[in-house]
Amino acid sequence: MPASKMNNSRISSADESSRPLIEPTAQALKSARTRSRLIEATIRCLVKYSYANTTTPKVAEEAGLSRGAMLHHFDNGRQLMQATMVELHHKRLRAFRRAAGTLDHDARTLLRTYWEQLLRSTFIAFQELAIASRTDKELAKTLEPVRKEFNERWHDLAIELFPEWSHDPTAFKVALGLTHNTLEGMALNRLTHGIDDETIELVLDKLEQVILELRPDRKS
Amino acid sequence: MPASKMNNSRISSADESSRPLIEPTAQALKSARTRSRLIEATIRCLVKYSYANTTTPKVAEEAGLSRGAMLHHFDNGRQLMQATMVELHHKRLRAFRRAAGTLDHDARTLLRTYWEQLLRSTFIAFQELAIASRTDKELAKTLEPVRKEFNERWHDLAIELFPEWSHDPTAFKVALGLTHNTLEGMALNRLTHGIDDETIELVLDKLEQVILELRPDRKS
DNA sequence: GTATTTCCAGACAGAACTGATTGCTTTTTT
DNA sequence: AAAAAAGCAATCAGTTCTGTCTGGAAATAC
Repeated sequence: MPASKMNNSRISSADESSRPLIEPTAQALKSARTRSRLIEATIRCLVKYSYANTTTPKVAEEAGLSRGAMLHHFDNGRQLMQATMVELHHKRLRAFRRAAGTLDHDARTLLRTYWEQLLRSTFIAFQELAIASRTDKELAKTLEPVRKEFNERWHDLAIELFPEWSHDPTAFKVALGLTHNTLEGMALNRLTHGIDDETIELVLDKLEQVILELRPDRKS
Repeated sequence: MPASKMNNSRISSADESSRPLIEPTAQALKSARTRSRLIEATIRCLVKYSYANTTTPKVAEEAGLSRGAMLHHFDNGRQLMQATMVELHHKRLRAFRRAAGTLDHDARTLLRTYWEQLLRSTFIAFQELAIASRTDKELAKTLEPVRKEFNERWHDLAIELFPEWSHDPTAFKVALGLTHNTLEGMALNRLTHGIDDETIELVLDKLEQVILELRPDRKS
């Protein structure tokens, strides 16, 4: 009888009621490592083959593991996709926080920083899953809280870097919405050759200018 | 020996070398009608099931036809998808032209008009195919000229409606790029609940304002 | 009017993916 | 050290897709 596969790695589980927390078993480590290998392989497959053509045999091969091992850690393909979505979310948050630490409180660099994130394969894989979520209810259930947390973290960080925005919540919402949607739209169109590099630069420059003009301290 | 399936409906073929052009045979009409039914069914399937879950049996069932009929008109599933992409392109162009005819030369209405197009299922289906084109070379080969023509038509119509833009090609490029990418990004994020209606309205308003400020006649 | 072509349906074989089951090896428990 | 559990591989059966092939009805050509 296998244990619950939703979270069988004790190393990161915080809900062990009958035991003390510290128990980094050797096997739990191995398990976590294998899970990670599978998730990373899934991400690579999403980028290489797209969501439509990512199958369990391909993921297993990409991970250098058997399909049996995969089904041991994830009850089915969908659970693997859901775990991958959560991992991609954390990747995006980590990259964002890391990059934000080096920012010099400049709106220009924040915008460019996010743009560079959107060029990475993490965004491609995430987007594949987001698109799939439109018609996959289970995936959508995983995406919803993830998307919520991402927006909240973004909001918090932006306010932290530029406290003056808190004086004008509406302008802030506009700036955030404009930034997110324009950059993500460009990133997606770029993937299917729907936009050229020159236009991208022009739009980025104009967008920076618009955001700067929206800042409350320039109005007062 | 079946005839060429790429274009077996003589009704719209212009390359009949051995015969006069006018030959709307009864059977050619029927054939064109069936092709259209299959393509329309494909579009509905793309919206309902996504590209990943759209299969030839589902399309045939949606069209109320047998799979045999489908394979008679399209050699394989990919050809059906390519034909569907072209049809979606024409749908978008038609809707655009139709809406443009009722415009009163106002940038605001042009922007809102395009936004309303992006809420339709035509855009959803087109986007599913565009995303799939990232990893499907054959689909990408079909998408490329389609995308090119769409952008050209957009460009031409916008210049026709607002000739003053032709004085400043760079500003025009910025306005077009900003509009396209922001609206399409919002439309996509909306499909996965990544943006709320209030934010959409705010961004649309701001975008209008930015576009208006970019107009050359305001600068002189 | 007969022959040929076209439209369409149904049956067919092959391939691929899915989750389940079995069994072996290694680790952990007691 | 024995027992239990976990990690992993390989095979299995079942489903579903894919494209092909055959045949019949309707239309067109001769």
